Amino acid sequence: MPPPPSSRRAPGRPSATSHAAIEQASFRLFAEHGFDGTSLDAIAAEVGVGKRTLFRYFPSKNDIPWGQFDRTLEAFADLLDAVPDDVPLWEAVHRGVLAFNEFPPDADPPHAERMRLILRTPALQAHSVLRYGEWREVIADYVARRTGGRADAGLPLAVGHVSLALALTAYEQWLDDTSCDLPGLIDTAMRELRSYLA
Amino acid sequence: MPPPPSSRRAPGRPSATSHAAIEQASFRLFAEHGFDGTSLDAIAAEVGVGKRTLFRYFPSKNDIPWGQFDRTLEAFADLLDAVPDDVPLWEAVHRGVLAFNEFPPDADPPHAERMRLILRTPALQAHSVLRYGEWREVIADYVARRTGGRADAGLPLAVGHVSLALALTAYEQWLDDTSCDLPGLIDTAMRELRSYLA
DNA sequence: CAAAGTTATGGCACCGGTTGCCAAAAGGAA
DNA sequence: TTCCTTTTGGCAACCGGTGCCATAACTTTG
Repeated sequence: MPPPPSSRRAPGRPSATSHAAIEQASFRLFAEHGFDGTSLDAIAAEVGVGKRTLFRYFPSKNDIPWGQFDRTLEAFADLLDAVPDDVPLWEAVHRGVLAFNEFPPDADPPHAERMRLILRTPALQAHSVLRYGEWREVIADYVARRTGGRADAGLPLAVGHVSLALALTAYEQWLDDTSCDLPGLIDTAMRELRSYLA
Repeated sequence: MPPPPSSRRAPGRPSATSHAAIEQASFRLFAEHGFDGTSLDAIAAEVGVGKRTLFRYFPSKNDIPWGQFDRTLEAFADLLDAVPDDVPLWEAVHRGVLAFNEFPPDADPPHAERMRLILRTPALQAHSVLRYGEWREVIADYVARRTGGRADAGLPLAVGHVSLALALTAYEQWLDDTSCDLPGLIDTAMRELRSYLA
């Protein structure tokens, strides 16, 4: 019986490491010395690889804590598409955002640690906007599709921004007490916003 | 008649430049070579000063386009305080944000050029979140004062985030056509949000 | 088994932003 | 003139990031 095609090794020199290995080694060092206190040389040494090689796995040091965010975004788009079309627009978006933030409690590195790092390290806070921009785009595309307009029109842009605003509000509170229910906090923020504007 | 005390020269070596001079020289170079294409050495040369000295006026290259943002924030707080207390909270914040974005059309460097640089240069987009954070804090403090709660409670955080969201939405549209009325765009975004959530 | 082809590694030099350190410049005051 | 105060600016060093290229480590082919 021949081995399945996926088990045939690719030609060429085999990889010396992986995204996951770099991520885990990095989080170990970040926990010990902080993000700024951890140099790329230190990470490279911990992984047992040349510094030059790190840049073939992550485009920058700032991207390491984000892991494989592009794949996460695809899942988000699917969650939005799964909401029935007869749900009012604002509620559909809201449901999608809630679902996106229900994650398995066994992520590695743990979700709370990762988000604390990202949201409380100035250099990473700054870098995040680029990622947030992609996230907002997913929402803007969805809103544009539902309203039949363009994704760069006022409403899609605004909904993307406001949805992000609510999520960030909830995350800030959640980091103060990670035993809270994150989707619950988002839901509360949405309720508060609606009564604030009423 | 003695000269007013403010005109007496301070002791010590006089300054070789100023925030304004650095800002203007920088914008000249940014316009010509772009932000990333302008090195600090080039700016220092244009100003006629040592590179080391630039860091005594601005904490980083990214801060140059922002100018004196701390003073701007004080003005923003005053604008919010000037709104009568009997105006509903959401409308008070909204009026404050609108007033903040009515600026004289003769700013130097021009407001549109500055904002285009900040909002369309990735490195500056990223850096901006730190400034936005201070801006949101002004709003959160105001909301907390009006509601008699803490600034890190849900509503103040959410209002800060959402106000920023609307402003950024408007700026994105304004940059596409700077002949538009910026406060008008913010107002429209607010109206759209209210009908979206209704 | 040897040669050829493929792919990843990692060392090196280099750039640009940033910081600490310190000597020197440039003014006022005694 | 001397002292005090403040700013300047040069220098070395660190760190993140990039281009270049030789080489290691495999697979495939002959």
